[in-house]
Amino acid sequence: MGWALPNLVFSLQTLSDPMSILSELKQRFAAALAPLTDKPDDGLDMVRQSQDPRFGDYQANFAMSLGKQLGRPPREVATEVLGQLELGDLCESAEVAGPGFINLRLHDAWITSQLQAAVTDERLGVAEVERPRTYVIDYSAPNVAKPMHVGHIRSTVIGDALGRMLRFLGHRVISDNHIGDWGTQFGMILYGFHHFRDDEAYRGAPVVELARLYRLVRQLIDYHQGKVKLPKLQERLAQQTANLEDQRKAAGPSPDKATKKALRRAEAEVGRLGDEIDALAAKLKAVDDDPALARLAAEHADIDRAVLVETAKLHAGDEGNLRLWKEFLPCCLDEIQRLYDRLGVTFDHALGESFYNEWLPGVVEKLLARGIAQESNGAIGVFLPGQDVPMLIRKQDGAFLYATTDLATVEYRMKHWKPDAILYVVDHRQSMHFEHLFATVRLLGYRDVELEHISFGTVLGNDNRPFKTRSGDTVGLEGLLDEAISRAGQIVETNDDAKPNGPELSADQRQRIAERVGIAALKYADLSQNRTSDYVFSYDKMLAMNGNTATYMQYAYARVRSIFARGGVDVDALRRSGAKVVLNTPAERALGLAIVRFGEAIDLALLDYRPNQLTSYLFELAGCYSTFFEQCPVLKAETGALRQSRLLLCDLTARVIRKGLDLLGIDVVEKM
RNA sequence: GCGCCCGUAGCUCAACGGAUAGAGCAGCGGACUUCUAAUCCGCAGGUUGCAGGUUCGAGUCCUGCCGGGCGUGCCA
Repeated sequence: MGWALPNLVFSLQTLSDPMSILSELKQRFAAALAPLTDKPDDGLDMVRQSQDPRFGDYQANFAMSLGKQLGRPPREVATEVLGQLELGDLCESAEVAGPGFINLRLHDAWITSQLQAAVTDERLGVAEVERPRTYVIDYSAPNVAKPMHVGHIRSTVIGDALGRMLRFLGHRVISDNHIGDWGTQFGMILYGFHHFRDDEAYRGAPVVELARLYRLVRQLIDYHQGKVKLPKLQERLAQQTANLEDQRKAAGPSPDKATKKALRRAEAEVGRLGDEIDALAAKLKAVDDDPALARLAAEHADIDRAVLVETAKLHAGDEGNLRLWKEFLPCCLDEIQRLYDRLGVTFDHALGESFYNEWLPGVVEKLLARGIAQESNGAIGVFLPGQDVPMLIRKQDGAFLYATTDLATVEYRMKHWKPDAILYVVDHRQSMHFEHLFATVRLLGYRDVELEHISFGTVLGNDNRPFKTRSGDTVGLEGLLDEAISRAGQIVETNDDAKPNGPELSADQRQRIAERVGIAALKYADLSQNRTSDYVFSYDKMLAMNGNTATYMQYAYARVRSIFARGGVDVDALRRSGAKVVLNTPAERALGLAIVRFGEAIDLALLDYRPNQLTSYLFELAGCYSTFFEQCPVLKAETGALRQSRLLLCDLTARVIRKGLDLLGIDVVEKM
């Protein structure tokens, strides 16, 4: 991959919080490391939270590699560095252990001072970055022609969370919804509208009718393409089956390893072809068996080409199609907006594909003039070294492609927003596209912008296949939200009914809570997963009361808040009271330390743009709180001072959970 | 064929090249006259797909293999 220009790498320093324990420690280690090495940053990266409490709260692991470099025993290096450090105010112990690890245990007094500062700090002790950057985040990007489905959740939710976190740290964030409002799918709707529309249905519910038209046209296109494809597949199956027989005969009774492998491959191929043929045949049969559909299919034999013509007419400025497009678009956008409202997701801009239409010819000309793109078989593409396929930017018929739009979009963003980074939250199947796109952007001369494909995996059903309904359709987002909320409602009801002193919530309250719990479950399930892996969609799991779920987090929050309600505590007065935090027990200390690490969790989540780092932190915090809650009476604490201290810990816990969930785009509830 | 990603406990998943690989579910055993038991505490569960290599140190990096997913010239 010698051709690809490397993305710029930004160190944690740019994101880190000057008030955090970690950066405080790093600062001090930096001074001690400077005389020993010309690359102290490498060593500072090795200062981190301890994974095991037996090794203290933080540890520094640089002595082994540094010792190697210097040709000295690592333990000796570690001891020397420690000798030059002033840590007395921060740590109660600093020990060299094992091959040369430095284990640090913080002073309780240091933790309490941080907690004390957080009590009256809006930002809970998390400082803004010293050098804010400008981020453009491109996420969600639904296609207006088709209903949003489960696949859009991940992009929407992850992009929104990243934006919230970056903003909280003081960065300038421009969120932009690159809506698909200009592509071939619109040609399908136009074609459907011309030929199949039901005027009454359209007047009553335009979006529903347009969605029906899209599905119908799609079905007819698939039918005709399938008719052509099926015999080819069958032919290939026959050929492969024959090949397999030959291979079996040739292999004899005891084939060697390579032959066995080839046989397995061939068997798998035959199996796959068979499945594909069955699926396709079923699809064709569905049309053939339906007289109305079959008639439509027969009458519109040329539909796939005709759809492209409609699209081309639209792009060429055809008055009728353009008028319809302008008529359709607002209802489609309203429909999408309804979902964003329910999800609580917003954008600064929604500059769709159509917005860039006027600049597309210019992009192609520029790339041609600079010798970056070339003509080939009547199309125009960027041929990158080491890449098998070009990135096409203009088709034989003169139409532009999404690569063209994406290039125009980069130019627009660079010109108007001058970002330091552009993040594309798009599923992993488009990784090659982004490789091509980014390489081309570099060739265009944009060198200083960080370009990231924040890719994510597929949402799967219980069968480990992409999440579909039983009939094989994609699952609509709307129905997904409804189902999650309805299930959340049942859980809220059961729980409320089971309360020791009887139910506390009105039907209205239950409904509102169910909405928050349901949406939260859906979002959190996605965010708590490492974004790069596929994930299995399950209502039961996302709404589970135990484990790393939004439900558990919201419950933890509600439980904290209920203490204040039950105790009749005035939280504002408590915060202003100047009451002291004391960490008497291990449970209190662990909770206090967890609270103080909030900022570090955000840094970690942004380092690789992985929100699951923040959910993990919150889950850990909630765990610390639960332990504290079991072991440490708050309202009935032995002394007034202890009660105040514990109430402060409760308040801080609640605030961190609320803020942390807020950074993920998730709401809390005061009661559950 | 080529390219990208993945393979960790029975299941779903964590783990910023660092110490004895962690959670949750499921299983087993405990804890509600006590601030929400939607909870907590404990037990058990692993040759991190296989084989090499680099490194003081590898689930993590490199090579090969096995298994899976996705992509692969005019959809987005």
